[in-house]
Amino acid sequence: MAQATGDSGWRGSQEAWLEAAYDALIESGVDSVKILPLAKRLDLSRTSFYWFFKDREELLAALISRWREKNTGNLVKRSEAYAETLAEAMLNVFDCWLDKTLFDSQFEFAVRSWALQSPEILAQVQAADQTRMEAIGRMFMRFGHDEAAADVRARTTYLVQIGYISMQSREDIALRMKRIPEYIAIYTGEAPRQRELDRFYARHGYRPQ
Amino acid sequence: MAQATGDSGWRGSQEAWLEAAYDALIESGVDSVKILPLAKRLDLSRTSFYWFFKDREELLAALISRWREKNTGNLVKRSEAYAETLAEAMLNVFDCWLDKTLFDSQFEFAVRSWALQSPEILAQVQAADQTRMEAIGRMFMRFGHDEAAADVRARTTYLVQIGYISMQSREDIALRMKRIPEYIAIYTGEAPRQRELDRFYARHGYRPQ
DNA sequence: AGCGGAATGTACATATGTGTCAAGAACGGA
DNA sequence: TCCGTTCTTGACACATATGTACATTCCGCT
Repeated sequence: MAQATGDSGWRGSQEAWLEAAYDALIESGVDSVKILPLAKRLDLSRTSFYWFFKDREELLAALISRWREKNTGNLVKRSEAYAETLAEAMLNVFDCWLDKTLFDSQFEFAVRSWALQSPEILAQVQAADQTRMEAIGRMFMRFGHDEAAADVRARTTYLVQIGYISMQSREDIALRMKRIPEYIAIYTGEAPRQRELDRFYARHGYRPQ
Repeated sequence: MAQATGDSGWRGSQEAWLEAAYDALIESGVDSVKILPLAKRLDLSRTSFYWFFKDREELLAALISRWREKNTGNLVKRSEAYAETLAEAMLNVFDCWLDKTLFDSQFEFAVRSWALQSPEILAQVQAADQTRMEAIGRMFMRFGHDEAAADVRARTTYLVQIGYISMQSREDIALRMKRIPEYIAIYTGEAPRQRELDRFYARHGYRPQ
């Protein structure tokens, strides 16, 4: 009756397989999420997999549902967080781009690549894009932009990030932080105040010099 | 002595295999670029492939070199084209986003996805990103922006487009055209003049109402 | 200690992919 | 027409993947 908890005892578990699948996915894409290699990594027999999952499809479904639950939810929440000014609101959204617990970029990229070979995944990605951009658009409208302007500004904000993810670059936090004020100015049309930036830097443990 | 020209005669050719590989790549990603399926599509024997290419690797190399030659070259050229104002220069770059002969978005996305599972491809994609962003950055500097501002504005311009590609959306030209003036305003900080827009619309056979 | 369900492993059947080789067909010029 | 070059193919050898059936081991509990 050990259930699916992290108890000791058996070597395998649904989570272990799922975790291995996640690792393979973000490292080399869906096509590398194969049972035989995962089994080797887990040092388990390949067929043991079938005790936890009906088949490979079920594993992939678990993977995609993990993605759906994580990335979209947090982004929508950050775009709705309290802010005095638009620049501050924008900085709230930027939390996602710097905090792996809020938004998993590698996961995001892997899922988008997956969409190329699966119409079902593509549909899910497109639904996520719409939900996210609409949430950011509402943020711009709260601060006085009309619908058309809010739409394009939301797209800009969101698409720059998706584009950034798609570059798969591994820049350090200091370099990325230096660009933040300029980005805020471009996206919102207004420069962030120093105390807004300071609050943002503090949240991310960054000390500018 | 027919060489590799488009002569009649034999059914297969290096181009035919490459074209089929290209189709497979943009439709479903690198992992679907497999000799057996391509052979079926071409209605040729699988092994006939090996007359034109040493192995699958050589085919993939041909594919990537095709991408390199097309997408980066045109983008750099458009960013260097003559313009009176920054807004006009920006519209020159936008030509790429609307004209398939200048920039192949599907190809671009497929190659970026491919980069997830191949360090060599990743290196090539990152080199292309840098070349392209630097070219756009120089454009901003020609119109008076300092290096830091030019860098972030170039990133914004370029990354929005890469992000857009990564959404794999199939919006019609009219909808995309409607957003253009707003994008120009955000990226450059200045609104495009009517006659600049008109020239741009005319280039792309678009008639606003 | 030993029972029973949870987890693992072995053997088998099958599918899909790569690449080599040598036999042969198709084409074009002398 | 016949001859060499260009292209095409089927047979073979091999690798890697999926999924099923059944036997076996492991663990916790009584």
